This record gives sequence, structure tokens and C-alpha cells, in this order.
Amino acid sequence: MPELPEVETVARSLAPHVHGCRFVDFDLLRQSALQPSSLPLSRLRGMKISALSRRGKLLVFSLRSGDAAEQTALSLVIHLRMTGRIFTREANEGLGKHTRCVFSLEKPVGGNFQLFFDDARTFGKVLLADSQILASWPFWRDMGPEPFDVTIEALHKALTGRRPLKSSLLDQSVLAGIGNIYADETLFAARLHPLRQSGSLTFPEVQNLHDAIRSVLMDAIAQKGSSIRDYRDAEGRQGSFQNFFMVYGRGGKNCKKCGAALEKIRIGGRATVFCPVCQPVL
DNA sequence: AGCGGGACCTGTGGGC
DNA sequence: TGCCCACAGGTCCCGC
Repeated sequence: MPELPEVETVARSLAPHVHGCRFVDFDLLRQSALQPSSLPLSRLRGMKISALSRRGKLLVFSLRSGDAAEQTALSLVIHLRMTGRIFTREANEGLGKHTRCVFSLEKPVGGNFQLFFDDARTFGKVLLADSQILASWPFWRDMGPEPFDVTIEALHKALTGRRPLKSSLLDQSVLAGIGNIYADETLFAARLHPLRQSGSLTFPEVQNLHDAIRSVLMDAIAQKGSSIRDYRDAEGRQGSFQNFFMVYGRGGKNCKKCGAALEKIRIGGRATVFCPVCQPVL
């Protein structure tokens, strides 16, 4: 599910609820929801959330221990993968069918609430890490630049070889945060064929792609993400960018721009939709 | 290098 | 209505 715009929306909607809150307790209902390299979640107790941010598709809680004498800093990192959801609950409303982990938090002004991590497909992961564990986690270590930070030159340099352009966009070490929806939407906006060889792009084409990535992701964030089925923000609201899809999930339908029938193919095992007229091979 | 296929899982929607 | 199959927003791993 959640790609960059969805995780960004979750982070923004969740931040005001959790900032300054302290972890009181946790309940890990499914052991496999914990990344094997994680510190035990018991280390959470007493730690305070100093910031909530996003890196690629990861949600990152920055934590500090309460005592000023020996401050420790940890990060609680959550990857929602396909169907993960994070949301808050005021009281003890009981677990959902797919609840994998529950965190009990204490507000700075007093009073407790719970943070739920639900995940139907159980692909999602939770990782509690110090800076060393985080830095040596391959997925974190190898993550490429944020799409809003990368320069055109750096993007040009990262697009190499004969691999399909779409595969490069999905490669988190090239750019962090783009998934199947936004790869297809971005390529349409840039008028580039998904099978173009990554290394064959001219500088103006990379410039074009760079613009498309930023504008598609910004539009999607403005619409609070895309809700295909599972996705909701931290307050249970759906996104609305699915109403603006030009190609994703529209194989066989007419291009909204030129009317041609959109083609659906598979690239690297992922369904890929594009317009053969707006996105010519050359 | 990169692709196809499988694995990890559960749910949903379409076809019959 | 019900059953079976294909497919789903992501990543990792293996073999070719």
C-alpha cells in the first residue's frame, strides 16, 4: 500500500497526537511483526517521542529517554509494506482481527491512549534501533535520496544500464519512496515509456522525469494519498488521489489525455500500465 | 546485470 | 450462492 505520499500523510496526521508522549507499555501480538535485528520492545518503556518523520516509505519515531543524566536516543521504525496501518485509539477498544502490535502511550498532559499497528498481510515490520543498528540495516543503509531532495544531476547519474526505467524507479536505492502506483503515474506525466533503458535518457528527459516525480508526489500528498483498499491515515481517513490516476489500474481503458487504449504489461513482476501514444518507445 | 519465479500472507473480486 | 483462481500498494532470495 503505502508509498511516499501515504506514509507522509500518516506521519503528518499522527504527529500532533504523539509528539511528547511517553511509551508506557506494548503488546506484540505477532512475533514476526518485529524485524529480527530489532532491540527488544521492552526498551521502549519510559521513552519519549521527540519527533515523527518519514524516510522513503518508512515511518520513523525519534525517541529519547527521560533522564537528562544519560540521554539515550532510539528510533522506532515502521514499514507498512502492503497492508499495514497505524492509528490511535483513545480507550481500550479491543484488538482488531489484524492487530499485530499495540503501544500504550501517556500524553504530556496526562491520560493514556493506544497506538495500533494492524496489518492484514503481515508483511509489515517494526524495528526498534539505536543508531548503530539502524545504520547497519541494509535497507536503511542502501536507501537512495528523497525524491524532493535529489538533484537532476544525481538522478541522471543514478539511472544507468539497460534495465527498464520503471525498475529503476521502484529500486529504493535509486530513489526512496516510489512504489508501483507512483512509478506508473510519474512515467505517464513524464511521457516516458516504462521499458525505456534507464541509461538511455537524455539530460532533458531526466529533467522532465525529475519534474514529473515532484509534481506527481506533491499532488498525491495534497490529496492525502491514494486509497485502493486498505490505506487510511492515522485518523482513519481515506486519501483521494485514486480519483486522479491517469494510468494506474486503468489497463484497457482510454487514456484521459489522448483517448488511446492504455496498455497493461508486466515489468519485474509488477503490473504496469502506460499509454502507447503519450509514452512512445523512443 | 537483470529477469522470472517463488516466498512471505490474507483478502477481495471476477468468472463460471 | 459458492468455489476457484488471479491478483494486490513491497521486499528478499535463488537460479538462470
